[in-house]
Amino acid sequence: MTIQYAILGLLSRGPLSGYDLKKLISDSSVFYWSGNNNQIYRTLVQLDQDGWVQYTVELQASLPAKKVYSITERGLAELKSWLGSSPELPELRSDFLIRAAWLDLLDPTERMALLDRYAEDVRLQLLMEKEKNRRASLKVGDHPLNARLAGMVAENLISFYENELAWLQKLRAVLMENE
Amino acid sequence: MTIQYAILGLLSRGPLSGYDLKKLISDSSVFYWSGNNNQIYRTLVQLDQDGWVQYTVELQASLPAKKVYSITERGLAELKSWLGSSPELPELRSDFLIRAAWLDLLDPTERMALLDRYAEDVRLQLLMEKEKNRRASLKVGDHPLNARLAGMVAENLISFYENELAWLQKLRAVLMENE
DNA sequence: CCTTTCATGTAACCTGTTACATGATTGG
DNA sequence: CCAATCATGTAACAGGTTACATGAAAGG
Repeated sequence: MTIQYAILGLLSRGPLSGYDLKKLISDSSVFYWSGNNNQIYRTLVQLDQDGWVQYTVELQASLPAKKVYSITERGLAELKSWLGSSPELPELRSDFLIRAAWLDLLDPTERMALLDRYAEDVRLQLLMEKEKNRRASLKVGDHPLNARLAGMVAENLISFYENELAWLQKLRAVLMENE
Repeated sequence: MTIQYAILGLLSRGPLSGYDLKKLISDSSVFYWSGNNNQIYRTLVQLDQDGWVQYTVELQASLPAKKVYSITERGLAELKSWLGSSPELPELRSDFLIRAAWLDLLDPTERMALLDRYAEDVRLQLLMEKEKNRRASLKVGDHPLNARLAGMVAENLISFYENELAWLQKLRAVLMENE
């Protein structure tokens, strides 16, 4: 997976500036990149060279000029062809899971404290995802397929964190037995 | 999270060679790195310089000599101190989730085929994780905390894939409504 | 007054990947 | 005979991160 297709996807919904893309990517957990300038502006230059996007410069009074990018027909074709290709398996990068394997090295109070701190962070993240989803779903009145899909994407993340919390409950039980 | 602590953790269970570490890391889904030589051998050199590990060279008849690394007291202290520090939130890198957002661009049969192909891959991965876990749990007779923790780590991965499959069922239903 | 928002871009760096290099032994 | 296992290591590159640079306007 490369960030190019994420950008093409976002542009398939409508024209956006690099600045807009940066915000969308860094605010979303689905687009797992940091959303840093370097990567986004460089990718846009590259996409433009490939003929997958084009841009117009919009001059604004008192605000800096912006480049508004839109997807080209070739870009849309490329996006669709990528969509149809084989998806990779999801990758889980869990710092806590690696720690969990050596938790027996800590004393009982310390490891329980660690678990609680982590569970709290996950709970908070879950709340944030739910809130983001609530706000986003308010915007759409009727529910065309793409809005329902956006909802399903959010639901995936939400269930991911809920699943993690359920697992933490089990882990807690295991640790309690060994206190 | 850096690979150093994963290596320290593995060495905390007993001495291992770079080759052993490479295999353990590439075979496990928890250690999400590729387990390539470059990273592992370099990290070991660095850990040795830091005084967190030490090694002895074991000469073998007809097989190449190997460096057997073990964790030092300072290394163990470092590992424990890392364990006690704040864990990062888990990071989910889902290629399919990004595709899912633009699935309305494909025609109904194509998007259903994509979903099925992906679901099949996830199902297979789930089976592999279960099998790995079954084999690993056979090895241990009694169940000290570290074995139970290893079981819980495996369970986390398994529930992750099961959760994904459940979500795919829901997505399937949504797509059926729009066929 | 200081921070945030808008808006673009570059330099330096770090991490991690693939591929290359060597070479004997064992198993199908 | 070919592939895999054992065992170490390096070179080249791709991908992604942090931090720097500029500069006006609006808001607390």
